[in-house]
Amino acid sequence: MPELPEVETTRRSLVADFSGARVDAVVVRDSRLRQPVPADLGQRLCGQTLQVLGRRAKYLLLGFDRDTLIVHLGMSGSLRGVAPDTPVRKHDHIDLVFGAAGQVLRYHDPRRFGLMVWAGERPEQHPLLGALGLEPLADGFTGDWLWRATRARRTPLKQFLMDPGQVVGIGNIYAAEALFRAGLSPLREAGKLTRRTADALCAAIRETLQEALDSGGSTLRDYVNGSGAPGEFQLQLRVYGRTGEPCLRCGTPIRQMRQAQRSTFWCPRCQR
DNA sequence: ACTGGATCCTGACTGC
DNA sequence: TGCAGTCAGGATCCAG
Repeated sequence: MPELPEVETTRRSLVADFSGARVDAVVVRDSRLRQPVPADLGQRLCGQTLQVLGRRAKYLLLGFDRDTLIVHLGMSGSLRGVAPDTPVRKHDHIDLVFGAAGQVLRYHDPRRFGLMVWAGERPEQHPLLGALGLEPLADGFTGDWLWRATRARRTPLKQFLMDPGQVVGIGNIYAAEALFRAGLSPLREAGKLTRRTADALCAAIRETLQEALDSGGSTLRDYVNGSGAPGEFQLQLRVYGRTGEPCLRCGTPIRQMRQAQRSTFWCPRCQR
């Protein structure tokens, strides 16, 4: 479900209510996520105060006094603050109860592709975080970097963009949107990017993600931020999910195909 | 090393 | 109504 804009929107919407708050209780209703939820989650977390609510790639990093918790929302996860008396819905797997704040941080994830694990002593060296690529909204992500990173790569551009070992945070929606904006075919061999086109693609990625962030992310089915509000960027999607509809630039019907087990949407005329 | 395919899981939707 | 098939914001593991 959530790509960088959704995860970052979630993070921002939780900061005010939860940073500086102390955990008083933890409820794990189902520990079967991508990896099992640590058995000592409650025992270790109770009494600790949330100091930092950070993000790396699509991972949320909850920095407590002595421990950092890594949370990933997978395809269908959401993390939101709710009042303590909020009825538990199906797939509400975990509650972190912040008593003094009068709030519960509730993790919901129907497909259970998400994750909640300890980061360990050196979070940046955790296996999940250690091999991650560049943050696309950070300064290091430039056309020059993109051009160099793609040299000799035969993989299609879209798959390169979705590889978290290269660039993080770009999922199926934003890869499609960025390639449309840059006028590049998702099938183009990554290694055939020209230096100039790499600049255009880099700019398109940044613009797409920033605009999505400004709109609070995209809600296609069930994404909500930490306050329970949906995103609005789905209203501004230019190709994703528009199969058969006219291209907004040239009117050619948008096509859909399958690429690495994922749907790809593109304009066969505008994107080369 | 790089690349593509299969896989984890539940729910919504389609077509018969 | 039921049932089978397909698809969904992700990432990892495996074989070639």
